[in-house]
Amino acid sequence: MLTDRFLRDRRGVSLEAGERARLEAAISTTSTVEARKIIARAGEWLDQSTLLVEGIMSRYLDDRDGLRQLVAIHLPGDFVDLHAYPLKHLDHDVGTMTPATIAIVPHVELDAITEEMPELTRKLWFATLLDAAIHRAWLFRLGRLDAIGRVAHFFCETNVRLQSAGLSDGRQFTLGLTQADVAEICGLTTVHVNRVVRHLREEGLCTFRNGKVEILDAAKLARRGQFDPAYLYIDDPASPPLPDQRPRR
Amino acid sequence: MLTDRFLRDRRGVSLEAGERARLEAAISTTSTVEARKIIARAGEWLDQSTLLVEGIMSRYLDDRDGLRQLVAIHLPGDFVDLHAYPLKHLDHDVGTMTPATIAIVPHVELDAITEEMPELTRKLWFATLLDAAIHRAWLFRLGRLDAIGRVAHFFCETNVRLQSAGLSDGRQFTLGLTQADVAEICGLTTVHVNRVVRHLREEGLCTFRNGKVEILDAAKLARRGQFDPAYLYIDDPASPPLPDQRPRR
DNA sequence: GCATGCGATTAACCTCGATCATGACGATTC
DNA sequence: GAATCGTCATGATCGAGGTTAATCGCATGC
Repeated sequence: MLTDRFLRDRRGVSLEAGERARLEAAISTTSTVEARKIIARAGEWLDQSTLLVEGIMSRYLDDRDGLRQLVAIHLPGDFVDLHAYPLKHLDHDVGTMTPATIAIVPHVELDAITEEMPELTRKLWFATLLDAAIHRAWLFRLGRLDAIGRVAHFFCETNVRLQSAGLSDGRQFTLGLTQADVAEICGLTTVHVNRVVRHLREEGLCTFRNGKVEILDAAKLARRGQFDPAYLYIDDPASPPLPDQRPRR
Repeated sequence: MLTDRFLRDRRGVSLEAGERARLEAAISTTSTVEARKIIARAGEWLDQSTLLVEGIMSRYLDDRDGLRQLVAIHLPGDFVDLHAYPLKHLDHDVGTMTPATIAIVPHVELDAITEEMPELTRKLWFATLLDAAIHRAWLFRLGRLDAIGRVAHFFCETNVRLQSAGLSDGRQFTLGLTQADVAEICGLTTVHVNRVVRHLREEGLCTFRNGKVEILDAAKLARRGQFDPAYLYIDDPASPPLPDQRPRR
């Protein structure tokens, strides 16, 4: 199904069969989009949202000089601009990085879901908050890590996310991004990303060639990027147990 | 009312009287908290959320060395950790910056609201997505602006937000933050924040003394920080004295 | 009176990453 | 075949901002 990867293995909010069917029924059309195409522009009124089925998409802000800051990259299974449902206008552009397959969900369908299925509504809400949690990790990355740490953190994050989508074996994955894309994600120049990639390769942490990442030493890479996957809310029995179940104060 | 400032003057989602009353009724307790106190820790299970009535709060991530990256600051009227309702565990700490008055909303009350009032639910959802939009502006700030631009952008944003809460006249406001706090927000050192503040003062853009910001030239300040308030989704674009109101893209 | 402590300020030094430039390589298009 | 373009690679130079440390102003407390 088109929604198979949506909220897969997320802590406590994976969809019931009926919920998944309802969401699947909410899809109006499916289409393929070529690479580097804009799907929605900042400020535009939206009455539908986009579920990414295949390919890589991104959300970004442009500065005055046309330089671009990516604020999110999206992998198959992501509900790319579900937040447009409550917001109606976006504060950023949305576009494809690679050729992509997308499924369209009209907001009238989401109206119906929010009227009839509060539990599913909460799960959709959760999905948008997961994106916000990733925003926060990106803030940490830009605010507190140096160039090498930023790229290391990004590769770790993407590896875990792709793995939970069944698109990485944990050791290598194809991303289809260029060094310039990584620069726009990590707030660096392409020239410096190139040097960072070389450094990571020479230190035996990972390689990045032709849009393909190979992780050579996952532990070291995670340490270098101060990466802790808790913010991804993935349902992994191996992940560290959550502390302290009592209410605050 | 305690909820008076919540979603005030936000585009298309301000609360109806009945909705506000329902939210007000959902508050279980109110309390005051001293400055620099932690309200919720990362990873902790939460069954209630916090509405900020008075004072300044923040959300932040710590790095390995104890350095801190703020990911949000919250002003009166903000539903600080409403996202804990769907998420249940937070990926960051929540604390007060100044002495604060908070109202507690148990999640069981939010369960009832989501069952009975889909429209209000959508507005609560909107509120959490507004925080995400601010996260994105912060990503832009850290990724694409230099030190001076970051501080300028932060002051502009805070001015507009405080103004919509009725706590700034658009020219000056009291924030209660130190230069070290601004450093943790902008991904800089306190030493460099000090240099930036001096620069902004000498250029006649704004001053920052004893936690009080005075805006001397709003237009220049906004330009320097590439600040465009669209992402705050405020209802009346005319009221904040915002320069450089170029139509969005 | 003095001690203590926090925040703001400033100076000296140094490093990380930006900037500018150039070239190699492969994939197109003509 | 030549020409063009996108991506990757690498060197040289420079400046923004980090690091360290000392000083000052102003509270508060004894």
